[in-house]
Amino acid sequence: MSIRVRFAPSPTGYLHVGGARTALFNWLFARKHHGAFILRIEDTDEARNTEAARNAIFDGLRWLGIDWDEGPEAGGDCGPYFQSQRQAIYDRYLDTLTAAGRTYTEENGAVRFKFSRTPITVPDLVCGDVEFAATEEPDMTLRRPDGSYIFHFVNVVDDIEMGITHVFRGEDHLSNTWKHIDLFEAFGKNPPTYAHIPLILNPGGSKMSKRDEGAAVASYEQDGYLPQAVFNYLCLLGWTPRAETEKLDPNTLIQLFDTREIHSGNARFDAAKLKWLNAHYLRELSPEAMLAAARPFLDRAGLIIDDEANAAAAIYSVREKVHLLTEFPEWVHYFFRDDFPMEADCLAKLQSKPENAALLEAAITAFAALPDTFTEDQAHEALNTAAAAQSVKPGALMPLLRAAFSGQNRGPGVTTIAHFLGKQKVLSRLTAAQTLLK
RNA sequence: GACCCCUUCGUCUAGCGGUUAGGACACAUCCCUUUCACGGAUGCGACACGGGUUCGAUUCCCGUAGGGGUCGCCA
Repeated sequence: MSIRVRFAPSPTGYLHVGGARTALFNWLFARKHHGAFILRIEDTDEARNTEAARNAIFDGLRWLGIDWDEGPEAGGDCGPYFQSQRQAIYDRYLDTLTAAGRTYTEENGAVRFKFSRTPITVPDLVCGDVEFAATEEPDMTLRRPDGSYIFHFVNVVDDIEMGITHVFRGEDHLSNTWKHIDLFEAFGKNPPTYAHIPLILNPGGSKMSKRDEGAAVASYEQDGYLPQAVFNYLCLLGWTPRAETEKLDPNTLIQLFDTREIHSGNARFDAAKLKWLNAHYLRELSPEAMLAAARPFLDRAGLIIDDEANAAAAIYSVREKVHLLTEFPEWVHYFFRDDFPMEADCLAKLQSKPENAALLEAAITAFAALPDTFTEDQAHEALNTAAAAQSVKPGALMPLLRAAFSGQNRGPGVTTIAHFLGKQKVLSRLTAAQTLLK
């Protein structure tokens, strides 16, 4: 029998990071075993079923690179894949349950399921056999008075109808799974194989809620994370791939995925580690890809790009200093604008010694002698020339040039900056720096 | 309250009876670099507690404590 798994989110308006990780594990399992990954929208709650809420799910999954074989937009033989459109199927299933004498109707019209009230064991790939004593809970509601159905019922019916073989879901469902098994048995069906995966906790140690930073998948894009980093990091929460490194691409993750290695304890979300991973993924982008990724953030900072190639190269030059895409503007703004701020400690450096005036003057002379377009090597020669003229080491000149060029005391090498700036701006900025001297 | 899951450095974790308890992130120091980073090296730092079982427990069992979750006509 071929593997069939599903991710069955409810449209709540955003894709929760825990949901994304659940989708991820289902997806990895399906891909590993060449099975089918199905997306099913559990939108039985009419009020929440908005297009925006559905799109949040689709967008989030797509951003992460999780594709589905069956489901909305993908089609498939078991549709429709919106529970709101499957009423007739549920009615039919309810009839069989009623025919078997397993339901009863309340005065107000609600239909309840008669629990078998026997001990039920949940065999779980992660938690082992989890035993539940015969329940003393009230019988569970299957259908509301208005005819709409309850999660437990539709979830089980659809898993039967869609031929689901394995269910990876959050551990928060474990305590209810005996109800599902009770239903499967009432239908005369074998339940799927369950794997309840640990929850993702916030740094405080409780379940990630909407308010927690990083709870919404969409927020990662906003905050400057790369999807491949988030994808990778999410895999590390609740699972330890057997590999030399923790930085692993999707294909490798698929090969490595092994349910026996899934943890049973919850894990806290650690933004610092995600950031670290993100920095590594960022660095391996091509200059063009890096510019494309950074672009929205540069735009937002009001930086105008007129020379694509130069901009890409400039951004690439600070790749090892940036952890998040949001950090690019502060590292490269002076490449794109002349009215950049002069940081205080930078200004102090400029004004620190009386001989700085002569050093700047020598630099202007040396750079003025350069051709209109010059290489980084030529910039270096100009630097050496200026230093020699003043009988100082080139290193003594660097902080001054850096301050004049960028207004900050960090960044790429000064000759790199000079090269990207070009002769005109180099000279104008050195001249401007002279006016700041006292 | 009942039931379920869990418990190794601050965080994520390796460990599946005998280890100097390993790694990653974070942090600190040093090296590299006349910037900031990157990189390299070193350091800091953990088996929740109490009983068993055993020649020997981080590892197996029980209890306690702690954390998380579930008990809806939400999903």
